[in-house]
Amino acid sequence: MTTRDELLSAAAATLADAGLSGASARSIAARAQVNQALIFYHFGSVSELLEAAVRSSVDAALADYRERLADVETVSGLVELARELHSVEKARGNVAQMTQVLAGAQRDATLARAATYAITAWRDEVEVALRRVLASSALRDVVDPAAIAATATAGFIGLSLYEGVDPDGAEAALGSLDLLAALAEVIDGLGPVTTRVVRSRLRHLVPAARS
Amino acid sequence: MTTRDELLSAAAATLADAGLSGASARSIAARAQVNQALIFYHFGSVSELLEAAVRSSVDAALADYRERLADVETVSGLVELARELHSVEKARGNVAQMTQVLAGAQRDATLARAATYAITAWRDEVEVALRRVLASSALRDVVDPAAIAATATAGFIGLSLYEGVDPDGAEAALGSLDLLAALAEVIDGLGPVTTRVVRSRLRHLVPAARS
DNA sequence: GTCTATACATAGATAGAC
DNA sequence: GTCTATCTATGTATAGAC
Repeated sequence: MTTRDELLSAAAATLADAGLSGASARSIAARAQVNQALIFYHFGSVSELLEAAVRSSVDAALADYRERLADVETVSGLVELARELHSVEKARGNVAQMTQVLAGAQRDATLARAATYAITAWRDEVEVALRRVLASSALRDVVDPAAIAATATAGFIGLSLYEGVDPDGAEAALGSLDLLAALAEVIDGLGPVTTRVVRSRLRHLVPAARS
Repeated sequence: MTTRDELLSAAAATLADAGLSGASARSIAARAQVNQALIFYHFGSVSELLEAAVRSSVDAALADYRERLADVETVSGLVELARELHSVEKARGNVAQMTQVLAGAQRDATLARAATYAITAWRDEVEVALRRVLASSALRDVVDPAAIAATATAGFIGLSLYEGVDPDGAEAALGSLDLLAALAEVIDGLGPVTTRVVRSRLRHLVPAARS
């Protein structure tokens, strides 16, 4: 591995387990076992290093899940995959990385670029899968896949932060996603007459609903 | 206002608009127009000041909404109130305060106490309202109010962070909550036969569902 | 309770030798 | 590309006068 790569991986690891405030040039360089000045030589600033690190973490994680996501056929399959993704990516530290960058993005323009990249990359990927899965659902032209993808992404972030503070609550919250998936399946299985009723009433109640 | 109170309010404001990294003893004291050393005299450390500030923000906000929350009778009313709460509390800076503390809580034990306090206070309050609202719903013994309260709280946090990065997506996500509320209403209006079917199928699909 | 002054650690960043 | 050395700013925290 080149020094540049060592720094990228040390930055990701430091961000994940020491948080944003602990991700200083010195601590990252120490972990990478290289000289602190090299961060500025290779990346210009600490924020820019963190940005690059987050981008490559996101790219790697997305590459890992792209196939799996493409295979999902049902809403409950999607929830199941989300559950696995959450626990795996959490163990890898990618989740912590993300929450720290998101929080820092509110004030640091460079981190904000990283956060935007990460969020939109995941949102877009989820949207594609959702669009496919919902195509055969009774709710197909009532729900907006883009909106649901944004909701899911935001929820994922929220859950990750929430988990650090109320682990039992976080587990319970994940359980309520199963319920939501089940609800979607039950609605799909109600038969053509009821389905039409549900769809027309929903469209009446939420005029903004679109495809 | 006493110096102590000036510091509390300056800490809250600084945390909200300069973030955790910008909430130093010096910047908070400058905003409060008092001497920096007084933070340590009154609170012991910056983290402890932030903790106290967050606690009083939460108490104040909860007091503001307790009545309104008690008046809500429907799921869509709850979503509507959540929307208002989000925009009002965001304008007040309480939302930013919360997200910063949550992010910092992952590594700082004092901030973690503040975060736990805030999260559980809101979750409990939401749970009570949800329990009341859901009591008359067809889904009453299928959904767990505590789980939904945790989901809502986590989602609120997530949305707030997400909003800083993808404002349009955040608005769309809020829209999908309207859909969810509408769905609950439609299900409630389906008539006794269909309702029984939905309930039994849901319980079959999600054995973990309880009251 | 409040102020001045200051100790001390650590941050980001750069210059210049190698 | 990498290292040593260093500048400068800013952070937390304390001592002691008022």
